[in-house]
Amino acid sequence: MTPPAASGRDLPHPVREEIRLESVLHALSDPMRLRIVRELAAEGRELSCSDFALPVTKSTTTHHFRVLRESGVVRQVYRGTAKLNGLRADDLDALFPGLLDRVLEAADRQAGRV
Amino acid sequence: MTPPAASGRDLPHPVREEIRLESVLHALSDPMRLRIVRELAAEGRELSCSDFALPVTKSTTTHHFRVLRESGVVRQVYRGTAKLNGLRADDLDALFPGLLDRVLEAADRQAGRV
DNA sequence: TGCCTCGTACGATAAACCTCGTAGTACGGC
DNA sequence: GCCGTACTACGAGGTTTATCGTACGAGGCA
Repeated sequence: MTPPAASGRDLPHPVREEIRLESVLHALSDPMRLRIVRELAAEGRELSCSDFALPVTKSTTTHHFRVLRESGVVRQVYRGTAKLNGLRADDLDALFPGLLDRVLEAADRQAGRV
Repeated sequence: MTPPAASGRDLPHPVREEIRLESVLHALSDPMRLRIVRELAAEGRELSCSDFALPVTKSTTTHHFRVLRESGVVRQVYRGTAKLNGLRADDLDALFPGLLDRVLEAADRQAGRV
């Protein structure tokens, strides 16, 4: 297992049991972060931070990714100079079945409603 | 319809179409407010603010109910000296099907996991 | 009328949050 | 070794937030 060690430093992630519902909801309650999560879910694969064309600076982007990581919504792994972000859909679904899907579905609906 | 006019002043509520997913998630991301919503859902009926034994002062309680009302999560109606709070489960379910239920279920699970 | 209860309004405080800019580190390629 | 790319760290500014305390208004009841 453990592919090619992903090269380099590790980032602190909460383990599955440490993920708190309140933190997840808070992480998803910011428009920028919800957008990130939606894109991640739509793409269905890991994306690097720079794949997102967000209307904020890089520092702010870093901040949002950190919130998402610390709340347990995404997993971040260094891969050379890039940092790949993946949705922790498996962990979230194990803890809170169906929650993520409903949020994504709700976001889609709302986006369509505008 | 409109029972006995509920006596007195009205409070500003967002209409169904104005309810924003981000606001709802934000409202639910506070432990005190999530607790209120869970109690409301468990009880299945309208409750007055004083029915909740929250570990905060009355002013703070008022504040949290206001956030819940302005985000569209609860509906508040005056009834004499009391103010009844009801979950807007119908509106939320119409906008974001299944979302509220999953959040409540997730909260139950998490409470049980502790 | 007067009082009690329920809830609001307002002000204050301390913490958290979103945003930015600048400076810095890690990695890969020339 | 040197440079560019990708991201981080730190600090700052301005807004929002959660909390409190005190003072006030509205409604029921004696």
